[in-house]
Amino acid sequence: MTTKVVTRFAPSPTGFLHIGGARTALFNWLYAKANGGTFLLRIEDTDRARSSKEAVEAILEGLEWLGLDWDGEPIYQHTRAERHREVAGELLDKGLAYRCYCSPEELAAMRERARAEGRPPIYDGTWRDRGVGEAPEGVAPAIRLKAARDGETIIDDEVQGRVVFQNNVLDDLILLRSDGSPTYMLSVVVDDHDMGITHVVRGDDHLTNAARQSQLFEAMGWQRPIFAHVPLIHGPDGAKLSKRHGSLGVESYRAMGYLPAALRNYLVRLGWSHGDDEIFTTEQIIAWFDFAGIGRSPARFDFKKLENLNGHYIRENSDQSLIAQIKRGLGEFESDAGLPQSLTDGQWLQLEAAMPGLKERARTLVELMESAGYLWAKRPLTLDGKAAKLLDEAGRNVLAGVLPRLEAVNPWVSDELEAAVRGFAEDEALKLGKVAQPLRAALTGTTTSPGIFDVLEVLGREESLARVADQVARETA
RNA sequence: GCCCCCUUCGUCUAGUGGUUAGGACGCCAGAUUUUCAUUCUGGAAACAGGAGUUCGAUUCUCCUAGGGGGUGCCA
Repeated sequence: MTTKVVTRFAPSPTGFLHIGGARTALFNWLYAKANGGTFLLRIEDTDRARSSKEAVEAILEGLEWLGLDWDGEPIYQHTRAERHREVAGELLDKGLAYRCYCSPEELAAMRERARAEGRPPIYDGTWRDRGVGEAPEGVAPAIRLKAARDGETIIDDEVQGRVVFQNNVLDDLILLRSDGSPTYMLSVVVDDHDMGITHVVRGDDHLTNAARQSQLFEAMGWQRPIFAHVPLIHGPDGAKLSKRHGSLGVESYRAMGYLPAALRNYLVRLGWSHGDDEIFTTEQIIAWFDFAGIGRSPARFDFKKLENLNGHYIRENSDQSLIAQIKRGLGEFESDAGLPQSLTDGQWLQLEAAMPGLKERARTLVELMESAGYLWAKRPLTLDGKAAKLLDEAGRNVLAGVLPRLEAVNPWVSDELEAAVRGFAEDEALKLGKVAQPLRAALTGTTTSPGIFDVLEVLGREESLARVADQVARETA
């Protein structure tokens, strides 16, 4: 009985797509892909007050950017409220649910009492077996599931293993609020069933819910999906990931210059492993992903490792692909250096020409753009401290000496430029570095950059000579 | 309080009764080098603690400690 795999990602649109959600989505996507199944997207917006259109858009955009494409149209849970009420009604008719007239105050007192007596703080079933006749005047009831009080509910979880809950610690959960609106607990179960979800992959903060939902599935006589509760991602301090550390929206990672492929690789490796493998192509992840490889302990988010991985992916990417990704993100990149918001066609071409030297040195797209700053720096260049120090009188003398040699270079290409500069260094009995560093300072205003001959070539004859001349002229000024 | 889950280098992890406990990031040292990176070589670095079971436990069981999650008419 091999049924087709159907997974879903079901975020509630109360904020951006945070990194934990992204990983959950990734796992669902991977499992579906790995099994030739379907990956659905359901927006859990039953809490209308806390849901927003902006959040929905942020989530959709985040998934798209990460390359996690879903099948069909997203399903908005609030549009299915009628169906949810219908199921609650059915349960009521079958005697598997009942009306509860307790006030919030009574409920709070009930929990308080249980806690004080060391009992599980759950609803005590006050209205479980009372007739409608006893209902107080003018109080709208909530509808509760009549859950089993004895025995146990067992979840055979794909990652957590066999987890047993005693039914007496589980509530008679609320299906319909007193205003008639369906609760999350009812909605997920009905939707997962109606959508034909075969595998529910989500954070392990839902593990207890799985037991409750399991009872609901049972009450309706529906087959339960297979559960896989993956551990949450924690911050560097071991506590739950919050905005303080890494729990930013995925758009923040884009703004920091991370590549979707790198983030995917990092995220899948966080809590999941395939032997000693660290770097995977998307095809490999899909082929190798399984629940067995997911660990049961929470993992901490490590920016250092993400950066390293991202650097790897930047080096692996083609110049064209990097240009395309920079074009997409340029306006959103966050940098203290103040990156340009846009580039001219000519600058894009220069950037592409400089890309081989640039991508070797960057761990993020932002770093890459920061180090490309010399390309569009305006003459006369402002020198940073180290560069200024390098261009003391001695340094400027070297520049004055090498300038005529550069002027004589033709064609203006890296190899020819290197020959000219090396020739000058030899003639003057200088180590190459003694010439290259002042040149670098004059051409880029800094002491670090891609190979100096590449810099010269990319900058072009006119601009290069002018920048060097600027510094030489400073001597006499 | 009650329920559930977790615990191998700083971090992510491999390991499934017998290993010099492996890899990756980070860190340190060295090599290459026109700077910075890249690349390469080497190094330091871990089985939370205590009882069992066993000829033998990182691997199995129990307890303790620590961490996490849940405990809503939120999702």
